[in-house]
Amino acid sequence: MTDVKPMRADARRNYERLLEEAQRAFAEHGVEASLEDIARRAGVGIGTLYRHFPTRDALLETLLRARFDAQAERARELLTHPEPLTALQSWLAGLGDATGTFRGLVELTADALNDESSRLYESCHTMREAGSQLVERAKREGELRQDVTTQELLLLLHAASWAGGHLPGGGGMPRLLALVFEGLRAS
Amino acid sequence: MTDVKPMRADARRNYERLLEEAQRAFAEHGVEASLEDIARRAGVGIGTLYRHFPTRDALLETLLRARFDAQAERARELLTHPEPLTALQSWLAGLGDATGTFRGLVELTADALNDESSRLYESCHTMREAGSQLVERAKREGELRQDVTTQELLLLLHAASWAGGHLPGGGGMPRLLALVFEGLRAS
DNA sequence: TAATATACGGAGGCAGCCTCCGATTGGCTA
DNA sequence: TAGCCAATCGGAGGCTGCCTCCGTATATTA
Repeated sequence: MTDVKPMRADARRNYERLLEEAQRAFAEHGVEASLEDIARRAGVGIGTLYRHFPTRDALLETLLRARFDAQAERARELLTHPEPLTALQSWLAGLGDATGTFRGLVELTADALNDESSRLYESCHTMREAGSQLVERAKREGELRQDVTTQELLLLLHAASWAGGHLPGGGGMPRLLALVFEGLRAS
Repeated sequence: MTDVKPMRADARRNYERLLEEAQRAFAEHGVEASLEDIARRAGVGIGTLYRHFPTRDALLETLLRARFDAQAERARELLTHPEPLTALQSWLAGLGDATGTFRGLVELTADALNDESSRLYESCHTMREAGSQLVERAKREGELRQDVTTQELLLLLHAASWAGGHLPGGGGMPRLLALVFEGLRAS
C-alpha cells in the first residue's frame, strides 16, 4: 500500500533545496512569491519545481504541515489545562502566530477551512477538530457564549490575525484578540 | 486655480465607458480584475485607460469616492442619534457594507488608512475623521471602553468585514460585528 | 477649412504561470 | 565495469497581465 520507492539522489537533493528556498522566499515576499524565482535560487529548472510541487499550495502545505500538526497537538495538551477559557485563548494565540508566518497566509487558511478541495484543507481540518474540543469544553463549563460556533471563533481569530498584519507597527494581534474576547462595550 | 478645461467630447465618452466597465469588472472579479479586460470591454485601447487613470487605485478611487463621502456624511447625521453606541454600530455596519463592495477592497482600505501616499488615503481619511466623532461621543457617554482607539475600532470593523467575505454563505458580517461588540465571554 | 492641441491605440518589453518533451543521469544488472 | 532504461531534469514556448511610448487620428477653434 504505502511502499514509497526512495527518491533518486538528485531528486531528493533538488526537493530539499527547493523547500529551503521556498521557505526563504515566502518569508520574505509572502505567499505570492514568484515560483520561478524560487526555482532559480534553488539552482533548478522551473519544470523541476512543478514536478515536485504541482501547485503553489502543495509547496506551502509541505512547509506548513508540521507546524499545523504541532498546533493540533498543542490543543490536545491544553485540554488538561485547569482554566478552559485561558486554555482556549492561549491556543488561539498560538494559531494566530502560525497563520502569521507568511504574509497572505491567513487568507489562504481561512479559505482552506471551507474548501474541501483545497490542498491545505486536510491539515487545517485536523487542527480545527482538535481546537473544537477546547471550544466545547469552554462552553460546557460556562466560560464561553453558548451561541458561538467553532467556525465563527476560528474565523474571528483569523480576522484578528489578519488585522494584526494590517497594523502599521505590526504585532498588535494579541491586543486585538483580547478585545474580541472581552468585547467593546464599556464594562 | 480650479479652472478645469472641459474634456474633449471623445475623451469624456471614453472616460465614462471606462468607469462603467470598471464597475462591472471589479464587482465581478474583485479589485484585481484585469485592466486590459476593462479597456477591451469599454472598446478602448489600454493606453487610453492609463491616460485617464494612471493607476488601478486612481480608478478605484473614482468609483468609490462618492460612496466614502456619503459614509462620512452619514457619520455626521448619526451624531444626533439619541443612543451613541447604537449610532456607532449602525455607522460601522454601513462602512462594512461599503468596503464589501468589491472582493479585496477591505485589504486596500485598511492599508490606505495607514499609508498617506495611497491614492485612497484622502477619501478614507475624511471618513475616518467623521467616524472618530461617533467614537469619541460613545466613549464620553460611557458606552464604549475608554481604552479603545478609533484606529483599533476601524481595524476591527475591517477585520469583521474581511471575515464576512471568507464565510462560506457570505453575509455573516453583521453577526461577526455583533460578536466583536459584545465579546465572547459567557455573560 | 485648415491648424493644432488633445486624445487615441496598440505594439513591445517585461514578468509570472504552467506544460510539454527532448536531453541527461542515477542506479541496477550482467 | 559497461551498458541500459526508467527516473529526472531543464527550459523553451504559449499565455496573460502590467505599463510605456510614440506615431496616428480627430475634436475644436479660428
